[in-house]
Amino acid sequence: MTEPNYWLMKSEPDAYSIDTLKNDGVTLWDGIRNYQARNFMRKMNKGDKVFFYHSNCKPPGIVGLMEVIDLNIVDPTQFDQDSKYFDPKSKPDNPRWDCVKVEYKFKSDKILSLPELKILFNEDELLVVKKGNRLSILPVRNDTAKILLEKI
DNA sequence: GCCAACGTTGGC
DNA sequence: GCCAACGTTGGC
Repeated sequence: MTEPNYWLMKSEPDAYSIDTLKNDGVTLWDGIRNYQARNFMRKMNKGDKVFFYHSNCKPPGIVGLMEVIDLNIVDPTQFDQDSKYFDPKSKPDNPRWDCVKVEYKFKSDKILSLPELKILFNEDELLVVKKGNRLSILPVRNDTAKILLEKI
């Protein structure tokens, strides 16, 4: 039995919130249009745990946990002309974007806000507290994750 | 709403 | 391959 890896994925609650995921149970994490973020998804394994982070809201912070249950899924929105994530440069025989499927685990009783995260961790311990970091998918160090799991 | 910090695009 | 211009993210 191998240890899971830990990640953090951001979503604006107006676009897709922890409550929406709680209701859906399972969702495709599609619409990722950044190569670094995509490459992190490609490193994921089934069973990995993902901290759900609400961004661009008051306050931003970690609001719950999910689990990776499926890998390497072609992102359907890249071929959907009506989607805001439509990518005319991506061809069906060579898709540019893929995604993972995640499952709802739990919602935190209260948000672990960015100001609190900045008190608990420095930017080496938790990348999301780094100023100017805009990546929507980030790895989380194992030792950091263990502490986080006790706090959410 | 402002703006710093990035990532991407495209001319050269 | 450089880099200016532009677009986006996201905290504040």
